[in-house]
Amino acid sequence: MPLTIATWNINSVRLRIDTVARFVAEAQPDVLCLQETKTIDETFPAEAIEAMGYPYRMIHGMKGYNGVAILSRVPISDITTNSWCDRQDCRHGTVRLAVGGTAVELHNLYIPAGGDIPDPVANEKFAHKLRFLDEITAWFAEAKRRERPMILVGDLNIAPLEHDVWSHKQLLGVVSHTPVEVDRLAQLQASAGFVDAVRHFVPADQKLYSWWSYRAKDWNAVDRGRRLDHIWVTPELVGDLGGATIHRPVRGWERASDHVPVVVRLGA
DNA sequence: ATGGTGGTTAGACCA
Repeated sequence: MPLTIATWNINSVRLRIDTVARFVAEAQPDVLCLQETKTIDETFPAEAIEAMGYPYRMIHGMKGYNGVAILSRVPISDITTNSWCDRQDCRHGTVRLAVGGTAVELHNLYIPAGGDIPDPVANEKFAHKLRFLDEITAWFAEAKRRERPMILVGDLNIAPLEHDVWSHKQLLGVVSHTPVEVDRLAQLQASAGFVDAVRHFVPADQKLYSWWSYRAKDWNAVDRGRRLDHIWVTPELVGDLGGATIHRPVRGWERASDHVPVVVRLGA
């Protein structure tokens, strides 16, 4: 029986709880993974999300910044969180759930954005982004991590392919699409043989975005987007992939997040 | 080359 998993950088779950409800009513994902929840766990709107039909949850937040959550209609277990680069900054939460009877580890990640200057010497935020990628890549590469199938979702803050950005040439020097980041992301992907579940369905020569800046006058007309939000699966799950959708119209909703939900269906 | 918008939270900081 099919399972749909959504990932969405919500940019404040408290401010946009009604937007979450609207998306849930429309897309009915079984599992909803959020980033940038921007709240401590005590003030996470858990009751509202339960009322939407999500009784199971992993929440891992802090005051004002970052924060990840996994909200599920299906039971989850083995809830864990990880911190990287010696910071308790709430960017990684993991749960176990069943996909077609098989136990799968689901990782929800919010990778650091990296600041404006793509130079780790001049810009500590960019150095942090690269270090974060190196640490999680080494961790995912450990053999014991690869004993069971995995799904990795989140705002990875990197658009890896030429057509994951509106202009490859103009963004080669812009944080999120620089060769050094793209190379690091490829290493992370290779660490456990992850397959890009969205590009599995959309050819690499088609433009595909999940984020549009707030600063554009008319995001839809200008369409200078980037694909920063991803869903990856390990090879055992590739045969179960049933479809992928990037919910672009959500960007046009009232008081939208700058990211839209990305959804993958697993199972017939 | 610059500044453009938004969220958190009360002056910056982050995206």
